[in-house]
Amino acid sequence: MADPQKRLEQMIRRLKEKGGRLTPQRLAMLRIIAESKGHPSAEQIFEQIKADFPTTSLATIYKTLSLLKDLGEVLELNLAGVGSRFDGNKPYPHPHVICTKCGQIIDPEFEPMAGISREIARQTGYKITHEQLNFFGLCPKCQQEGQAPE
Amino acid sequence: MADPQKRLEQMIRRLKEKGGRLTPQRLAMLRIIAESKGHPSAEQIFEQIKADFPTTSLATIYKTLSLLKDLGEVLELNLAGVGSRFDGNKPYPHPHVICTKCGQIIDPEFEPMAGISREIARQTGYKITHEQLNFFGLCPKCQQEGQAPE
DNA sequence: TTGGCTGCAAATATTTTGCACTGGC
DNA sequence: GCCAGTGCAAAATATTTGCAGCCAA
Repeated sequence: MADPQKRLEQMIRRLKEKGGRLTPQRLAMLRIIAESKGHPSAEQIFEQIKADFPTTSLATIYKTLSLLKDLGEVLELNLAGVGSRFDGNKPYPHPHVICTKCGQIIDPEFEPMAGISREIARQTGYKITHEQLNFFGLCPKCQQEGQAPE
Repeated sequence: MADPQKRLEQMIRRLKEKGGRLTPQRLAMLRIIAESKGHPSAEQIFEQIKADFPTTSLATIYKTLSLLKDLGEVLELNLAGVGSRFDGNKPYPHPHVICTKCGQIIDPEFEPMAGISREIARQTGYKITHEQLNFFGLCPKCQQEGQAPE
């Protein structure tokens, strides 16, 4: 888990490096992303921003997310059905475990990814740039609810 | 690689088992899916169907794909950017290698998936139902083109 | 015969784009 | 002051839904 304050500073640094401007909206957005423990959607970030900047538009959220993606400061997860989610804590590919009932997403421990990618690259001749490893299922809570209905 | 003829028969059997009807459009669609070596999109299936049934609508394609998904006879791949692709040859989760330039998708050899899922389930407490393992990068052909521009 | 299937159009959902105005640097 | 960023609306995508007529079983 990255330190939110450090992540925020890192993102601001990268933004300025690239000649980007730090508007109040962006600062609020970077804070939200740096502090988010989960994997928020554009819509969720939008809702949070509106608390401070009620006139903010979703388009701005998308534009800034796209910029941060290009800077390598957020990771976009394309999940079936639920649209895109964004991870500002670990902006590099890593596995995810997704509950198909409640939508909860957690990061499991799993190291061997790099080695596997190398093996796949060797086998296929592809030059692998990034990978995606998702596990879908029921989280412990949703399993219980399934067994003991109301 | 499954035998297209056998896959077709299997799909028809499952369809009838569930009380579904085998319309000419569906038969054509099942053929295309059973014979497809690649991972066609709904749009691509649509284009092929139109050769035999020019009045077919995309909605029908989507409805039938959804049905086949429920029957477990096709696998839907949710790929970033390119929309959904469908695999009728191996309708169970397996890894994919995707070229981010030309869109080519291939199936690499990779066995340990089941074991990894079990380990993740143990570690997280989730009940894993299916997984997704995608590698993105440049296929050999696109790598060459990148090195020697026109 | 009849209810599932088809095809058309309209509705949804999500993300992107165009553009005039604004404000960070 | 310049130009990147913002916000609004419209456009572009991708997929789903409603429904009247049709046809496979």
